[in-house]
Amino acid sequence: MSTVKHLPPATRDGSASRRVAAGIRDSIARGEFAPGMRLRQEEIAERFGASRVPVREALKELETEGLVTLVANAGAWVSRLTLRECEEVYQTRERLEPLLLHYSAPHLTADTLDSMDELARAMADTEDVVEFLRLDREFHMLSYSGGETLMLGDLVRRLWNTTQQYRRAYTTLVDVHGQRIVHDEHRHIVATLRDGDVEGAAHTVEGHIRRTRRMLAAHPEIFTPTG
Amino acid sequence: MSTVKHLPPATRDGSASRRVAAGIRDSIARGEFAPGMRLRQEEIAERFGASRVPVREALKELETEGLVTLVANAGAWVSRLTLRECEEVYQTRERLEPLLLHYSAPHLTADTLDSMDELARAMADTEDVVEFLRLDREFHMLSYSGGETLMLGDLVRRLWNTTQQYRRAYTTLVDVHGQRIVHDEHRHIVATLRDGDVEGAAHTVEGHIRRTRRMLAAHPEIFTPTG
DNA sequence: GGGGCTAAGATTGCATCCAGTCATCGCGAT
DNA sequence: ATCGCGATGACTGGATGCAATCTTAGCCCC
Repeated sequence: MSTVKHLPPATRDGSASRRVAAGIRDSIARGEFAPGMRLRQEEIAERFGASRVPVREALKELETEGLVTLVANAGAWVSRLTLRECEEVYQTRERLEPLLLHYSAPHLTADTLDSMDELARAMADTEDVVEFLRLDREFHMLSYSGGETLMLGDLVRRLWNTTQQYRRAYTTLVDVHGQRIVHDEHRHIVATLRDGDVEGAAHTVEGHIRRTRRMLAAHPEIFTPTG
Repeated sequence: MSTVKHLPPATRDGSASRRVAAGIRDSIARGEFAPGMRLRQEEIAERFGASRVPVREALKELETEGLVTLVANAGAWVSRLTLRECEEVYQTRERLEPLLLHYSAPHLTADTLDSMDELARAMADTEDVVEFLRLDREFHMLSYSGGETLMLGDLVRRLWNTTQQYRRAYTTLVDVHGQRIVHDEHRHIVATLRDGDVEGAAHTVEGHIRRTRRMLAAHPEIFTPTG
């Protein structure tokens, strides 16, 4: 086959594997790769202009992250979560994100807090679901950006990743309006952080996540295989 | 080269990669592969009777777990933790293990609780550090064995893995005696679980981990590169 | 008509091989 | 003598090829 693949002469950044992993991660987050969808190595390889070896390494990485389910000699599938499993992830977040905030908060600058305010405002204005989710994620990640942690930051990011698809399904379902309480909570988080009340902010974050978990649980139809 | 490598005719169990990962994990846990030690792909490959490809997949997996640090085009090293980073892991455990216990406790049988009691007693009797650590781990893992979780169980196991080496260094240092409080706490955990007081047991576990974290912090010399 | 078996095709898993990158050592210049 | 620089060697990252396995489609039998 004419796999010309005129790669920039020798782009050996030594990270085709990382690039593929990031690409798959992104495709799953955007819903392009839906839960339960089978991932064939050759397809992925072609899509990202690589051979199957780095693809396999990427899949291994994503499996450990929980995004992909691997079965020996059979193949890889995008992980599908039950409602119960999704609640487990949210409960885990309820415990970890307040802790992460404790690491981060002391190092947040006034500028960062301003940016968070701006994101909160932009969220209230947007009508687009995808944009809403993007801003929401950026808001929270920004609040954690001060913490230089070994694994806690990555861990929380992974938990967000595994549930991203269901968050989108939910948000699409309930519409971005009637989410006034989300904006209030976001503003409250920024306010308490400005006051230096880390404990209060952490408490609000915990409640924020718990409330979202309960909202999700009220819509179990999101988790029934679309068939 | 005479790489005869007379493998059992055709052992395609489809899991050389898993076997290698498990092997490395174990070698690190046993201290055979010490923190900071470089891991050369070819050596590992030969050691486990495989080629470099499954070794690379295994290393990727272990990197995601936090046990190994990979640098592009350079190599792999056994991850080394600072005291601060080790405390982060312990703080994470303080938040997650009580939650995991909530998942597990309702499904623990009387037999399992008896086994835990037995393990606690055996710990009090042993003089051997390695045996002490093995029993301790088994005690706690048994207490979590009732929970059928998606990721929480694996997560906790990984956190134990990344700190195993430092736990051993500490235990070797302070000796297994004078650990009376550990045994008391273990017995208290089993007792509260028998009473069906999950919240109480979870609280004790949290305190148990926090106390251990503080004990570790009192011995920063464990974390100075042995040189 | 439905369930189980069989054979061909598709797909994964691994070993070998090659290209690119990094580290180390020796040499020459200042 | 020390520092900078270039070459050699070792190692990693990636591509291709082959054997083993799984999936699937078709057929037979019930």
